[in-house]
Amino acid sequence: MALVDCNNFFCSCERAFNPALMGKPVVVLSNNDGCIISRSEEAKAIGIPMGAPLHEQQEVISKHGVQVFSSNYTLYGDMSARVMSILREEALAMEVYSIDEAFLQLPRNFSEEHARVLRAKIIQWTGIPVCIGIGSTKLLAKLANRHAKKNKTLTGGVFDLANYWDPEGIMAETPTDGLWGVGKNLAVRLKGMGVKTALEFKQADPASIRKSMGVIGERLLRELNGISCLELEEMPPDRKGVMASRSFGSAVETLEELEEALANHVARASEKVRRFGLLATRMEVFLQTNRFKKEEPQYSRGIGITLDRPTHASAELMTAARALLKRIYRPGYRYKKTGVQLVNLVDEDAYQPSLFDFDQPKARIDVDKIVDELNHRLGDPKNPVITRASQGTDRSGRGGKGWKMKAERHSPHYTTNWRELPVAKAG
DNA sequence: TCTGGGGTCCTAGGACCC
DNA sequence: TCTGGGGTCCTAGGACCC
Repeated sequence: MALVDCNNFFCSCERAFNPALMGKPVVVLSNNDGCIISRSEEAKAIGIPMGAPLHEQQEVISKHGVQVFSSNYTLYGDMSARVMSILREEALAMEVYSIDEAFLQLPRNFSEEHARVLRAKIIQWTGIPVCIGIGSTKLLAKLANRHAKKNKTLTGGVFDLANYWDPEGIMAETPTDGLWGVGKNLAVRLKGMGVKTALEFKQADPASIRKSMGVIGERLLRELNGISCLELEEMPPDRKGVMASRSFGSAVETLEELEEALANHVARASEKVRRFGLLATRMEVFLQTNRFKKEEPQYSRGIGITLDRPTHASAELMTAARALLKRIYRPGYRYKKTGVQLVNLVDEDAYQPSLFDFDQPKARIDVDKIVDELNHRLGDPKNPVITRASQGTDRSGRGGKGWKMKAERHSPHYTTNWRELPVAKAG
């Protein structure tokens, strides 16, 4: 198994089309040109961190003459396709894992030398440098890739962990959060068990890993020991959901402005759903104020409905979205972001309207009103503690008797279940 | 003044059914 | 104080990934 990963992909794409950028520090920005999401080696070397807000780096950028680009996903998608088609020729099977990564099932006789030839071919044909890691499982291939990248001058961007004399030496140098699937939180949990490196993880007791990290932990443990638990997915499964959202350049306050933005998002999301040949059965709409401005009143709400019938028609979805937005919109806030999610997607061809699929108005309690009232009772209505509420129902259509409310995570009122609220009984 | 936008999987618990 | 046993469906939340 090999993991092939493009280096600094977005920056490399920009360079492939503008060789004058070679050797210069380059960064590519997120949507809205807010954050730095790709950095060339030169940009990393002068200390620009991943994900940094652009405005924090302005000084370094002008001082070093860093070349700054807005992202161009059409270009990146096109370059990605070129790289993938070269890889596909080498592999027995392949999983395109992301825009800049693929897992390859390799022929038995595929050696590190073959990998070097492949790497050179990709650079020559596309201008994109890649790293290749080889290992007996996906996790080990990822680990090999990490080593290849971290020691690029030594490895030349290619590393075969499966035929390396001291794989455990590599693991001993790798902190747990350097492993694919172990993030900050799991690393802390592992550290609590005295596990700090990949090697210690590999040798840990499966039962205690299972207990503290669930099946995810156990799978990682096995993969680390060369037992394959993560399948190669050649055919990407159908999409589970589609989201479209954007931050506003500067905050907006009126319902009209939010509606306009939302119309855009609904159009994009439904277009995506149509392209996949799917239908949405549920829609969720959310809005947020600027979470970075601690001094401003904060408000964040989300709301969803199960649609009357599965659809991907933007007009229909827009009507529903507008109604949802009205229910969560409160005047007097400076909104920074809104978005829509189409979820519980079903296959267009497989969908048959059911006999029971008729309009059946359900009695609905006005949860929104209650939320507002509660926020009022809980103190400062300018900073509501309850941000989301949903009424429980079941498939019999009778409707549930309770609902769940969500409060701001850091609020002292935070809880996920407010069954005992007297208002719930009042209905 | 400026702080991204997508996704996935797993688990827990509510609310109902027989 | 005790309070069945087996399900399903749905949502929220946590954790991860690029």
